[in-house]
Amino acid sequence: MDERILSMKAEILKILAQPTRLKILEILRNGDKCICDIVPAIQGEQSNISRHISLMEKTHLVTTKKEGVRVLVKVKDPEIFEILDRVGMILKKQIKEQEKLLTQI
Amino acid sequence: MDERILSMKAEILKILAQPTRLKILEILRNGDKCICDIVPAIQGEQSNISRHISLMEKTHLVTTKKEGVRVLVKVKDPEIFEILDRVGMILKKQIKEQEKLLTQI
DNA sequence: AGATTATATGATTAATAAATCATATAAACA
DNA sequence: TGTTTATATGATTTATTAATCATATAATCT
Repeated sequence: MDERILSMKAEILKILAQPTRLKILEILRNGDKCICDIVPAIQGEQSNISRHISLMEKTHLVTTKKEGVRVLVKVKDPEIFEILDRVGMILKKQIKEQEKLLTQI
Repeated sequence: MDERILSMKAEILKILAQPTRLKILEILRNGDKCICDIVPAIQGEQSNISRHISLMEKTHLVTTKKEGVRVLVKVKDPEIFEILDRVGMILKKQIKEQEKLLTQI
């Protein structure tokens, strides 16, 4: 596969690979939210969350729309959630395997 | 969602989010390979590739088996490829959208 | 035993990223 | 107009990571 495609794939994955951003995305599962709701929901620094959202916007994972003073954030492609769900499935399998090992102590 | 689960999900994604590791995984799509075949296939430094593989092993994305002098590498859970394919789909959509914008110049 | 082949690892360098504080902008309202 | 509320951004610190070189280990073969 073309180097450049692999790099672009890696970049998309890199954006997903960060706990704070995952938190934000999980909140956006239940529909669009303004930043002012996201900040208290995940109990993070306002400036930090602002940066994470603008990063996700630059990389086209979310879109934003100004509504008065507020900024409404929307996940661009719900396919992202299917990726996150599959990662969850892998994690589940890994943990189950750990459990199996535990029974052999 | 639990903080710890989000962190673990992020860790799995972080392992995937690296071009060299993606290259290695793409090679492993066609079945198990020894490191000695992977190194020339992706034209990388032997030590670098060795490190990437041992990292993927530690995080349970691949398993390894010694066969004489060689080390055979195997993807543990093919679900990984479905994740990579979905990332590819998102990328495709993003590029198509860019193309649409181009027609409006 | 010595040479060859395959892989691993210590040490170093350079690059990138997350979080935080302080401050700036900008819309809405009293 | 001045104040409050929502968001953005510059500067800094700390941590993490990828790559590379040199070298070590370890299995196989002559």
